[in-house]
Amino acid sequence: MKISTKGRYALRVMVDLALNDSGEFIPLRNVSSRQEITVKYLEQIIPLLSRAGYLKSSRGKDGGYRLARHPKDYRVGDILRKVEGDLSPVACMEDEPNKCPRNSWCPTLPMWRGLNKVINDYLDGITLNDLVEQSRNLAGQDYSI
Amino acid sequence: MKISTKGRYALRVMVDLALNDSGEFIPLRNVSSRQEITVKYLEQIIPLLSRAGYLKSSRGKDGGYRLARHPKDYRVGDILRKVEGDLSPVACMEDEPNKCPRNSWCPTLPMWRGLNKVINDYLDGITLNDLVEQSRNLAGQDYSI
DNA sequence: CGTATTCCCTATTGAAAAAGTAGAGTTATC
DNA sequence: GATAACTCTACTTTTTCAATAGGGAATACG
Repeated sequence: MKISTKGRYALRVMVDLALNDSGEFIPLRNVSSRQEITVKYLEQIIPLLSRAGYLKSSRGKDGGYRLARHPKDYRVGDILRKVEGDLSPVACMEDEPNKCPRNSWCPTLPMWRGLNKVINDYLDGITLNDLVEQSRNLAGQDYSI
Repeated sequence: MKISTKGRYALRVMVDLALNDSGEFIPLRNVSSRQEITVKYLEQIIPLLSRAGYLKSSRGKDGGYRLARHPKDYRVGDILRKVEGDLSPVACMEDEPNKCPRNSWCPTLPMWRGLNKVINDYLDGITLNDLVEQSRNLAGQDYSI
């Protein structure tokens, strides 16, 4: 019952790119050192977001990544689904329509559907911008000590 | 991001024991054939619920398991936590207090806390009896076709 | 040009967790 | 004492996760 490092790292990267957005491309090397995640592992995660159109990328010198939209136009749920696959909490709900032979009379299925909904609704109700502001507020608290 | 078979099976077993409750002990063999889960695997899952006081057990002939309380006095969340361990959606929230070196300034931690809460609140808001009634309603629907 | 820098793609490895099996032991009943 | 059941622990197999590795392709710049 866990979101993997891919999902967690993807969000951290998106926040990092938002906080450090100057309009220029930001090389993975920089994200890597700030977030303490190897470039090699990031190279496996970030293209998933890039292919989805969530990031703009540029190769070669002065290349790197930047956000394709304003942070408020990303839902956390969307980002996670791109790197994690679906967010359903049970294997028996991955397929639509449901393939479980018990599905028509399973006493627990409606409950799983409900859980799936509260999870997805919650994550779709938070934007990348919410996380960025959270981050700015935390930084502010440190300064004001 | 998945509840394992242990959690899913545990709930099915609890519903099974509720539906077939006659006051007698029900041997695993019977649960096994109805639920199509091997006795050997059930022998690994059910004792977790038995030790927690959720089930009464008896050995020997005419032995087996039965519910220790009324179905409305079990919360789905409690049953799942007994067999799954904690239900937190990210590894960085398993320990209380939080052990992550970034926890004081992590921009995503509050969001994970919120997700943890909606998941646990949802599952603690459903009782075993809700699942049992669900099951009876589904059976009723079949009859009324 | 050509070289350095950067993203891009796929394969492989190692570790951990999940899923299930096996077998010996204990208790209760008849 | 034989049988039916739970109990406990160890083991095996499969799958997933996490990370590493290495070569390839594009871009800027001198």
